[in-house]
Amino acid sequence: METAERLIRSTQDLLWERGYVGTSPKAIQLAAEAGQGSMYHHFSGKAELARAAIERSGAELRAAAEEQFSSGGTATDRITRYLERDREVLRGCRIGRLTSDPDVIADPALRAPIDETFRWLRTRLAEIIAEGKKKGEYPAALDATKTAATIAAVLQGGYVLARAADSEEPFEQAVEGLITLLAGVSA
Amino acid sequence: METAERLIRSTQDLLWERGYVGTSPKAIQLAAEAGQGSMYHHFSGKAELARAAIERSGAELRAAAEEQFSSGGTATDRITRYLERDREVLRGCRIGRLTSDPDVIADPALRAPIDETFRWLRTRLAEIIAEGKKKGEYPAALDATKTAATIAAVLQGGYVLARAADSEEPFEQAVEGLITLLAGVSA
DNA sequence: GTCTATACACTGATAGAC
DNA sequence: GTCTATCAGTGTATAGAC
Repeated sequence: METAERLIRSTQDLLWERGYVGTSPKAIQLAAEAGQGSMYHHFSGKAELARAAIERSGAELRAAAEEQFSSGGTATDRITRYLERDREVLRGCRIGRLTSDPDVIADPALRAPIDETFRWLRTRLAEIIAEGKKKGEYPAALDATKTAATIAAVLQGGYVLARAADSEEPFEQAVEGLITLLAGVSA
Repeated sequence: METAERLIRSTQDLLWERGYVGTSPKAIQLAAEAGQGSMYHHFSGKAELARAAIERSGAELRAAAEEQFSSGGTATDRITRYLERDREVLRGCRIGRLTSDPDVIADPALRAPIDETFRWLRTRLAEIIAEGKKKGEYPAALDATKTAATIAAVLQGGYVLARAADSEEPFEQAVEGLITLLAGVSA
C-alpha cells in the first residue's frame, strides 16, 4: 500500500480510538510505519491528515448505511435492518465521537465532513419515511424530517450510553424501544 | 471560595469545554487561580481532580433532571418537561461527552460516576413510564426499561447531531420526533 | 520521497523552601 | 498550604541532507 494511503488509514484508526486531541503525528507515523519527513511530505500537518481521514470515514459510513437503505422491503424493514445491523457498539461511532472534540468542532475544515455525513443520513432516513407515507405505511401527518432526526439520535445516543455502561445493553434497549415506538405510529 | 472548591469547579468547566485529554493541570491552575503546589497539595493529580469534578457534575445533572421528574402532571407531562427544558445544546452534555474520551472510559474511577449518572437517569425514566402504565396512560405491554433507554439516547444523540451541524435544529427535531412517537403509543 | 537533526512550548509531576 | 525550581518526556512542527 502506498505511504499516503497507509497514513490516512492509520489516522482513521487513531481518530476512532483516541480522538483528535489524543492523536499525535508521532503515533500516526508509528502506526503507518512512515517517518516524520514522509508524513510532512504528503500532508501539511495533523489537521490536513485528519481531514482526509474524516472524509474517508464519512464516505465509508454512508456506503455502509446505504447498503441497508437500498435493500428491499417496506420502509420499516429497511430502517429496522439499518438499526439492527452489526456494530462495534463499545467503540462508538467513528464520526459521532469526534463531535466531542473542541478542536474538531472549532475547525470548519474538520467539522464539514462530519456535518455532511449526518446531514446525508438524516435526509436519507427522511426520504425512506416519506416513501413509507406514500405507500400508506405511516400516517400522512408523521413528520419525516423530525422522525429521521430521532432515529439518527437514538443510534448516536445509544453509543454514548453503552460506552458509559461498558455494555452493549443500553444501546440495544434504546434501539428496541425505538422500533416499538415506530411500530406504534405505523398504520 | 476555598481553593479545593475552586479547583473542582474549574476542572468541571474545562472537562466540559475541552474533555479530559484536552485539559492540563496547568490550565486548571490558571482557571482556579491556584499554584502548582496548591493543586498537588489538595489532589494527588489530574485523575483524582477529574474524578471529583465528574462526580460533582453527575450530581448536578441528576438534581436538575429530578426537578422536572418530580413536577406534577401525567408521566407524559413530566417527560416532555424534561425533554424540552432549556439546555445549552451546542456545548453538549457535560457527562455524555466524556464517554468519547478513551482515558476516561479506560479508568474505572472516572467511568464510574458517568455510569452511575446514566444508570440513574434510565431507571428514573423507567419508573415514570411504569407509573404511566399503572394509570392507563400507556399500554401495559410497553417496555418501560427500553423506552427509558430510547429517551435518554435521543437526548445524547441530539447533542451529537447538533454539534456536528453547529445548530440546535437537529436536537430539537429529534426531541419533537420522539414526543410524537411517544404520543403514538399513548392510550 | 524519505531521513536525521533541531527547536521550543507544553505535560504532568516531584522536591524542598517558606 | 502555597511557592518556586527542576525534570524527563511529548507535541508539532521546520530545515536541510540524501
